[in-house]
Amino acid sequence: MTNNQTRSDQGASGEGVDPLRLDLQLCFALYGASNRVTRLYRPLLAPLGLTYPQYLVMLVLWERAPRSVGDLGQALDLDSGTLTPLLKRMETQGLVGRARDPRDERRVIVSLTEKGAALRGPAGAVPGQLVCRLGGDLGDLAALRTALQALNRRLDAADGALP
Amino acid sequence: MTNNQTRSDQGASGEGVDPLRLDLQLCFALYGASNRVTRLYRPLLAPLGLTYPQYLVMLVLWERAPRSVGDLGQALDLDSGTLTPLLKRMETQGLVGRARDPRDERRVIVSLTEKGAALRGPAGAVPGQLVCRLGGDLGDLAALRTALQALNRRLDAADGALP
DNA sequence: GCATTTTGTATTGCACACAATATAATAGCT
DNA sequence: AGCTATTATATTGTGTGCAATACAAAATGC
Repeated sequence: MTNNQTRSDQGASGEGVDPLRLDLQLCFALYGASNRVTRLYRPLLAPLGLTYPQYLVMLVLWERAPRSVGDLGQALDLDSGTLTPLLKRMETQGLVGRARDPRDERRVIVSLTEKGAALRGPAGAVPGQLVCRLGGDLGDLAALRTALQALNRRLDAADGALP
Repeated sequence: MTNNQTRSDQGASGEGVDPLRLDLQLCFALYGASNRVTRLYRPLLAPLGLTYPQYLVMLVLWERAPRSVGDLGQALDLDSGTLTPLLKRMETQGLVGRARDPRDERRVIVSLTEKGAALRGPAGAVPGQLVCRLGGDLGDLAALRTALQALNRRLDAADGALP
């Protein structure tokens, strides 16, 4: 905190917005927010034996399982190079099962074990704890979510464009 | 894209906000946005020989250099375990210099080499390219920046609280 | 029926991110 | 001075994140 406020820091609205400084501040804010959230979740997830990305995988699986690796990757916006070792660690912990789809031997189907499904209960308390720690207004967070989802749509559109 | 819209997705405002689903959606949105931004920068920074975190380090150094490792870590919200190998790679590339502070031998001072300082010119075009790719309204981005900065202040406050 | 292309995962290599620990140097206290 | 506590960085180990590549199974073309 308390840095990159050199020069005058033109306001959030109006027409005199400098794209370069805005980009710089947005990069820092987004990058920092993501790291901070991961850090804040860490102590809450450690008792469950989960890292933050593993927690996100479980959230997706709790919504619907079993699913293929590719399906998971699409939901989480991660590729197989990231998911494969992550899922193997979760398999070692007995949270998920991995097996080839007999109907298409190229696919690997990820399923919830009983232990993995049972973890949903204790994990249900985590978001509450976090929101409690954060305090403040929930409306702010809802607005932020909406803004980030809009950004993500723009980022997806920008990704497949010129390359 | 086009996922996590299960069930009805209660709106951005109003009072019937479910903290659990909000948390879930916010996590996905923030995590995904951070990854997407890194991906989008990658091809723009590759010609400069920089990764995204290295680019952030250079942004900080272009604002003010030389600085100590701890100073950099505070500005970027990263610890030495992350910065040390990152800075060593940048030193190998000839972008920065690392030297002990003669006035306090515990400190390592990171300075810009001529090559590192010269990179500021070409790098100046990067934010413009990105904003161009993103398109749309700049006001949105300014509002998002402000919202993220507010979130970061809350996250910082929540971090040092109960542990 | 066989060769080619496409599709879905896995593997490998490199670069973060951080907790835990180690190391070394300054600062404080008596 | 001598001892202890604090401070600043480095090291180590684990876990992502992604590009590039490899590989195997299915779909397609002839």
